[in-house]
Amino acid sequence: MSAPVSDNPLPLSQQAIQASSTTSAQEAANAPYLEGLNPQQCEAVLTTEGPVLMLAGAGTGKTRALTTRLAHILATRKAAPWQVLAVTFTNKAAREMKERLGALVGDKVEGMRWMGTFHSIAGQILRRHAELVDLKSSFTILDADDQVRLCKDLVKASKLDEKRWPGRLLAGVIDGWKNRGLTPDQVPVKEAALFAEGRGIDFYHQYQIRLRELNAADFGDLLLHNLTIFQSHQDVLKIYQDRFAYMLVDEYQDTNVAQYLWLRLLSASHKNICVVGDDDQSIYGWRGAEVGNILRFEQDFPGAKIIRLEQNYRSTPAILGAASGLIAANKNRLGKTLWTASKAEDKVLLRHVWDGEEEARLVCDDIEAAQSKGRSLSDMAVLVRTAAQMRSFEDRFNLAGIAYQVIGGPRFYEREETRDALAYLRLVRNLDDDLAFARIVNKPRRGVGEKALQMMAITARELKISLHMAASQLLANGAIKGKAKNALGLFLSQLDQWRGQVNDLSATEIAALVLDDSGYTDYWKTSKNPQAPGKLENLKELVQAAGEFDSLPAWLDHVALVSELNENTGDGLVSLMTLHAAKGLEFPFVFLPGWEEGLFPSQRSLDENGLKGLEEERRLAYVGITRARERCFISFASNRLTYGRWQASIPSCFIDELPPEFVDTDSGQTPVSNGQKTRFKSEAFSQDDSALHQIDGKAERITTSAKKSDFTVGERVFHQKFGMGSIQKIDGNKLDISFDHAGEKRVMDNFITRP
DNA sequence: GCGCAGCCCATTTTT
DNA sequence: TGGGCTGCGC
Repeated sequence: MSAPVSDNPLPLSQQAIQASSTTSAQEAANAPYLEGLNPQQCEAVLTTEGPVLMLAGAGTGKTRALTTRLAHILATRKAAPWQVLAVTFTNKAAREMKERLGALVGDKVEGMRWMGTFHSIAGQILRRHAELVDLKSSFTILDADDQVRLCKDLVKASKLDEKRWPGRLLAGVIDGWKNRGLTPDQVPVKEAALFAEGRGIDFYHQYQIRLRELNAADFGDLLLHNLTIFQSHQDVLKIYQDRFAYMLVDEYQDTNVAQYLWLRLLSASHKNICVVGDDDQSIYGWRGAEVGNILRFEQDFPGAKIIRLEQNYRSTPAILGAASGLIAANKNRLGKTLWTASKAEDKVLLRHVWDGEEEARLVCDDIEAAQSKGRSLSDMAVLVRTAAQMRSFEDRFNLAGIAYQVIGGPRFYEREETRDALAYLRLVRNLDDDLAFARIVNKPRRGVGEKALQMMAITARELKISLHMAASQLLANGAIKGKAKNALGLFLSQLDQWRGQVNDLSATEIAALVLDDSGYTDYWKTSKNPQAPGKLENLKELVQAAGEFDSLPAWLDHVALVSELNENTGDGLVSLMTLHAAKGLEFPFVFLPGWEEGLFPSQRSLDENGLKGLEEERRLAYVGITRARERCFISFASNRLTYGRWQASIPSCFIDELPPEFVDTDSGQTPVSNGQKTRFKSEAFSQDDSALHQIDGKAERITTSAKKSDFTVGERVFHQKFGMGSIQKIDGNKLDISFDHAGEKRVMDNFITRP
């Protein structure tokens, strides 16, 4: 792997403009918005006609190219703002695009009706044609939590074993099918038979029936119903095909099959679709994202032009070199060569530590050292593979008095109190929202328990009416008695009362009124839960947030598709987050702990997805390294506490893949190799290894970069954490030891001593 | 209907 | 190791 760093001669941007096939290139050539763009970015802006794949490596000025492209389309009047479709995955990305485009084109950005997330745009389209899939346009959007509840109910109703088929699992299965664009009739029969005691398709059917009864759609449905409508109503499809003269898709490597089909249908008429992405940063395969979409773009969209953005404006040569060397080990990629004009000389620092505690301590030392040189804490981030790794860092930060923030984590709109409050308001808007009704009818406790609710559910199902209506009937005919009767009666009349005021009050006023009147606020005020004060605070924030919307329905619609209230990322704080949460961010100093086999790459990923899983983990590592601007610190520990148990660990295979010329090790040694292939479950590695050992006779399989250990098989040795044991096998500098009390472990030889 | 003890399990989480 | 869920006893 040669260094991806070069002194590219910079061709004049004029060259790119001439190369561009656009007719208006001439007039645009002097456009002020093109100033400062590199030739490839210019090309990406000016190549407006036909399918374009903008392969934008990390830190190559993608957003700039993409917003300028939109500005160019508007400025040259190729299309009106409402004829341009611009899709992103996150609200944050949509917001950013809107802001930056606004800076270029001013008020015109307000006319960009079709700029937003896949889900919000598909949701808007679905509201207009809801009746074509038997929904009312007022349908509610269910989130992940609602889906699971619904599945749980269905599991019970279908008399399935709840242990064997947890609602969460089946909800995930259905989600997966929807991600692949499959309606119940389209799911492969054999595949579906693997679930719900062979009744997978039936279960999916039932689930969809329930959604229709509730007049609801889940996230997956927003896209899937669009597909159904487009495929069976050519006239409707044509409206949108004609409208979207230009299409722009961000983070294309993260699209799933449903989104891909949706884009294909919509772009079929004008064919001016520009997708932007980086196959090397596809890290959401487990959520249905298909790297294949971006890899196949040229075949899928004939005549497609590929434009590579390869000049990196973010990182140092060593950071880019390390990342490029690592990702080169992936087979399935389009390939690109990042380069930078930076001359910085610091290398990536690789550190071998004893355990997670030492790792956290050393990271803190580095942070403090940087701080004392005048760096802000907000210049630094610790990126971990799993949330469980955060604890040791939080402990250490607290001990050292380092201010930090955890990015990601439980989202505002997914919190219990938020969801309860929203359930009240959903019910006020729509009495037939059964999920909302069931959620809060007894919260706070009113004495309407399981039994009463069950009675309502049975009645509702028999008469095909909503829970709310069933409740009034059961009250009227005296089936519900005593305490439950009074409580339920009061609750229903309160609901009527609130509904009467909806039109006279603002969303904020309604929210405050409902939460106070219902006793929900008091419920938390009197709660002994230590988190209660925080929850009350959140409720306040929620009520305030409603103030930005004209009406209750407008607010609820917004909330359904947004997970964050507002990101209040603090200044002067170290950021701690998962690698997934770090995508799209950058920091001068990045710490990447826990590079150990099993942890990163995650064993589970390997077991479940084999080579594909390994490649996705590698992309995750690539994302991690490329977040760094100046310094990147990678570390691995010999021992890690997992599930309350000490585990010996060996360095991640990714460490071997870092080109040595870009890496410094703290000990000044060549990075140690794990000396063997990453283990897949199917390879039954332990048996394999011992067989090999016996055939070899000598247990000294020497690996390329590891020095030979000077221990011998059978020798009695001591390990600080596991105690005494005897060496079973030697593999480079890794020893398989049978400990007297801790069982078989594989450990690094430098942590082993002779007794 | 409520609270608690024991049990099971354990990645990543844009909408 | 510890959080979330279930089943049991009051």
